[in-house]
Amino acid sequence: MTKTKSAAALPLNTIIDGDCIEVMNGLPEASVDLIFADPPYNLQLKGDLHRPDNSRVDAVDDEWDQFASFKVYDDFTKAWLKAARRILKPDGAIWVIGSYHNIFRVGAELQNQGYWILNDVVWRKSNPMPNFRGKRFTNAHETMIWAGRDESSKYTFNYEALKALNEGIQMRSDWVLPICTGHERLKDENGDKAHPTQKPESLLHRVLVGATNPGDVILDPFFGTGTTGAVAKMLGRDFIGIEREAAYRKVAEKRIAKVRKFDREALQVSVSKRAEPRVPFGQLVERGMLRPGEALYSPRGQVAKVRADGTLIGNDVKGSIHQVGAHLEGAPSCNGWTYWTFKQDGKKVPIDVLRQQIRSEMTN
Amino acid sequence: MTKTKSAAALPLNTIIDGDCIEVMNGLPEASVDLIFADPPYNLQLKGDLHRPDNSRVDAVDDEWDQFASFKVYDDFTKAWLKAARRILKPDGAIWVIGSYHNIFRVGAELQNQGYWILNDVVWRKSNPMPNFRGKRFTNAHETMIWAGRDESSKYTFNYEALKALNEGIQMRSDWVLPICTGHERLKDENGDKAHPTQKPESLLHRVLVGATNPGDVILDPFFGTGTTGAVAKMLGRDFIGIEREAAYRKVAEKRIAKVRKFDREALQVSVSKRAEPRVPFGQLVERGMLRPGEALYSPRGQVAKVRADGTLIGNDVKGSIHQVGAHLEGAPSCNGWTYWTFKQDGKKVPIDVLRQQIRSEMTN
DNA sequence: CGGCGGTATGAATCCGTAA
DNA sequence: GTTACGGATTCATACCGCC
Repeated sequence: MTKTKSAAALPLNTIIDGDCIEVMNGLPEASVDLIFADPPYNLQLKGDLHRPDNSRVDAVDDEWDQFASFKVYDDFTKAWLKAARRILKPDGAIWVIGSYHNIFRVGAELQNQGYWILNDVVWRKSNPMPNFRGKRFTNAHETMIWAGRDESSKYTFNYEALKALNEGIQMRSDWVLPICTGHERLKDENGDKAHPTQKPESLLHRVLVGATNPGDVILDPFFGTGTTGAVAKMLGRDFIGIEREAAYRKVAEKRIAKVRKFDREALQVSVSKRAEPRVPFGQLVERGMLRPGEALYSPRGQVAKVRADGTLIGNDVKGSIHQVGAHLEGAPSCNGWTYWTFKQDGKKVPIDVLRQQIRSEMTN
Repeated sequence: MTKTKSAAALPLNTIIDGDCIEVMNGLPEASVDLIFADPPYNLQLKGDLHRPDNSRVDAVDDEWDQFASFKVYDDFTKAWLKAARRILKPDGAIWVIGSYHNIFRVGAELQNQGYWILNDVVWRKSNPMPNFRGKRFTNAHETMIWAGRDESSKYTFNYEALKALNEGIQMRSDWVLPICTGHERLKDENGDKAHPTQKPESLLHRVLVGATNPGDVILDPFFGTGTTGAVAKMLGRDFIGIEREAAYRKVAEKRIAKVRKFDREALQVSVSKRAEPRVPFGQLVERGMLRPGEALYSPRGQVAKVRADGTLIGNDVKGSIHQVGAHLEGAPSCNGWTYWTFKQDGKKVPIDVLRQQIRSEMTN
């Protein structure tokens, strides 16, 4: 089977009924850009938990969350992570969220299978449930692991977009976001919460903006009430959900149907210079923006002359704009575009201005 | 508090030369109240890394952090965790700190050996090193795992002390503290950092106030430059350090010997006029800006003493800085921040000056 | 003495493409 | 596969020297 054929055959934007391991094993290999997984937590709660006023806490005690032992949980973890890795594209990545009950086992198995951890990201809850018994710290965070399929995976990371989300400061590995409450929290027919561990859309928004591009395929093997699908749809990504509980699928279907995709312009995010087209310095000479023999100036006033082939010649060294700059600074590397200036109407102007002119012509 | 025979034989308040596994195996079983461990992280760094200004990052490339494979690291982890568990008292507990490189393997092995995880605690660094290449999130936190020796261990948890340290709010599982820099950062004869990964005393302060009582025995198998020992001594706990590097032992000995000499220069302030997040008074204590036992002065010259949990004790009353101030004034309320002063170089300085210093670090 | 600007540095798995 | 090289990339804080 060819990759294109199978990729076209992906059940996009649907929720598949079944066990996630079996379903993933039935999907074509190397076909998914990102996996977001919120696996069962193996909470091992001993009996019921009560608040000081004796009201019962609605703990995570569903049948699917009971595992006899670490062994059973590890086998389960191995199996679904292996199935997930097979369907990931070579440059694909995975996010897994968990708590101290399960995240260490998940993280170790990720490493064992050859996934390459990129960050652990802490979701710091601004409004966590207190520890009612006063015997431990308020459990105020959960941990997400972000990992590439391989060490060599060229994973997607929208650095500039995340930086913009954070008011111009590089995004950190700890995210402060409130838990899912209020009208965002889905209810069943009885008015009870539809799912015990519904994640906030703000969390998925940050994950998907940061780690995917519009049109990417995102698979969620533990779809639940479909937060991943809802946010993927909003953001113009395709999703594949897998969920074996009919009640959750039903809620998710209804939820996602109501979601509207953001406008195309709203989906545009800041891009880094790295993603812009490369302009050889020689083009500036070819186009006559700089003439052979013209002088360029370093920040410290040193002079180099432009040669016809787009190299520079300084006092005792010649080479590219980067090489000569690095040599003058005694530095391992140098960005010649921002290092050198030329004289225009008597004022010194960075040569990067000329590159921007060419780039703006290219995108017209 | 009487000590058992085996505890009496312990080499208290000394730094033992040797491999931590062998040394621990030579100690009597069930004799230690708490273990704090900062094991090698197995960073697996490849080439050099440069900042955008071309300066080179001083990497952690020490011999002691080199492991050939996950298998080798896991064997090491198994061995020291096993030795640690044997010497823990039945109600003892362990803290282990790590990063995503190693913490998942440590956590899984803790669970495998029967330790019972109580919380994972995230140290959110207020001033982490950025991600210089813009390829990942700022690595802004480290993870600590707190676990009892057994599921049944009646571990020590000073809930009220921690709550007091946090100005009456239950302490959360995420702690914001700055990394160890400035005068607290120990230097060698050449003026270089004595240890590449020295932990801040504020971190150990919170761990030891929360998880031990005065007179408890705290063992640190990877003692390094002895932060655990220094804070233990400050807080009236006994410590046992194990360290195989002579250079680290030497620095640690010297450091701990003069622990009571409080470095007043840490009080130098730089007032910021930015946003004003809530700062618990306890942080001033944790961070060494005010010492437990230090005197605070009311406007009328009355004296109250600072306690390790961030409360004050006056002649006949104890409580928060606000409560004690209100009591002295016979007033319904009192702003302790502007009410109390401490002595710096013989002059009375409002404690609010210290709060401003912390705020300038928090608003990032 | 204070403010200001320049410099140093911290547990880091830190590039992408063309030849 | 490997090599070569263009060129993109940083935040909080401490300290020092200079007005």
